[in-house]
Amino acid sequence: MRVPRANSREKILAAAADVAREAGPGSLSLDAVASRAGVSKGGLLYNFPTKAKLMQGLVESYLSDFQKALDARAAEAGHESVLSAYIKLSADDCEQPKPSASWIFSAIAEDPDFLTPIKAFKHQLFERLKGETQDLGSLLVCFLAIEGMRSMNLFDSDVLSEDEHKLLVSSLLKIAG
Amino acid sequence: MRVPRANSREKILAAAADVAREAGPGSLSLDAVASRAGVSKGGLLYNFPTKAKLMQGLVESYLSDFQKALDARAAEAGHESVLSAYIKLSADDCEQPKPSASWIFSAIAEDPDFLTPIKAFKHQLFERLKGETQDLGSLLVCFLAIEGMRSMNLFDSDVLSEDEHKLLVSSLLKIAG
DNA sequence: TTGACAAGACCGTCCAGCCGGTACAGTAAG
DNA sequence: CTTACTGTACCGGCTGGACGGTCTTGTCAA
Repeated sequence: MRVPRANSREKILAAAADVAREAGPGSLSLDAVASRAGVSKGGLLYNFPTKAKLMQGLVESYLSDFQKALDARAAEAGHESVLSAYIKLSADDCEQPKPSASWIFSAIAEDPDFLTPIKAFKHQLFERLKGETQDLGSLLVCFLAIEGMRSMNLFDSDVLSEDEHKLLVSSLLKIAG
Repeated sequence: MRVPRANSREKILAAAADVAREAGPGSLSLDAVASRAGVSKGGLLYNFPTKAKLMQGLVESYLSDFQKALDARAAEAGHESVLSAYIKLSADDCEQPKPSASWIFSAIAEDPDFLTPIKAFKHQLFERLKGETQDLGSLLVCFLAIEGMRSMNLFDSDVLSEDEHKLLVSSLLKIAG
């Protein structure tokens, strides 16, 4: 029975992220992803001929989503700078108690080189931020603090209370100017 | 052939960290660790009856080393606060280009619960820092920025130049007061 | 001699990737 | 319209290899 067909690719990507988040990054097997996506293993391998390709797909869609979200925020009224847009976006991202990107650990285990595009992306973002700021010290502090926020969220080790989180964000926005 | 004596436990722990760093966290197998440590698989399993125990040993020795290093720094002259000791210690740790703790990724893949002691440790450290500061906002920014520094080092994605790194540290120390 | 410690062959499990099918859509000749 | 052919999307059993953990057999120090 052939269901008309939704875009299997995106369903698979979402399923992979779900599995990594819920069953742990070590349990991200092709079988688990396929069954979660409502697709057979053969179907999965049809879309992503190899596990590495699946990981790559995860990285790419993550990065492009992030780029889009950041641009959207930056275009909104009320942002004096890309930096403050970045701060607010990250603050919102980290409010979800669930890591949402723990598949990254699976990718690293598969091959650390999957980080390369992410590194490049961060570098580019940092350069962009440097271009619009006059106080490099403040930028560094903000940029790294955001990195810390994201890292804590990723490792699911939120030490901060909700109030502390808010205070942190407002402090960062003040530093960002 | 039995080599006279040497604390196999520590050799094994070091070997595991080396393997994870050099071959990638996904390649941390018992066989690899044993051969790297110059020990047979049986010998490895004698010291750590299970892979999980090995990971646990890694976490524990990491944490106790860190605790010792922090206490030593805090006891040194020239530190007004534990926070500044923590900043300087982390800055030094992150100057090594090599992650040194990528075994953490293997541990997470094995079982995310291995993070629990680390979370607890961080929470405790944070409470300790809160006890000696009067400006919570500044503490939050510093604490998270250090977290970001460590995270970048761990992911081997150092976006910062050496000068920027130094500027960051001095900015943090200034904020810490 | 005895027991702490180590060696490495071996076993069961798990998983990525492969392969031989199946269902269906489009096209086009008869 | 129908039959035959082609390409696309998907299915699921299989297998070979890797890995964690066990077991038997040493080996040295006391």
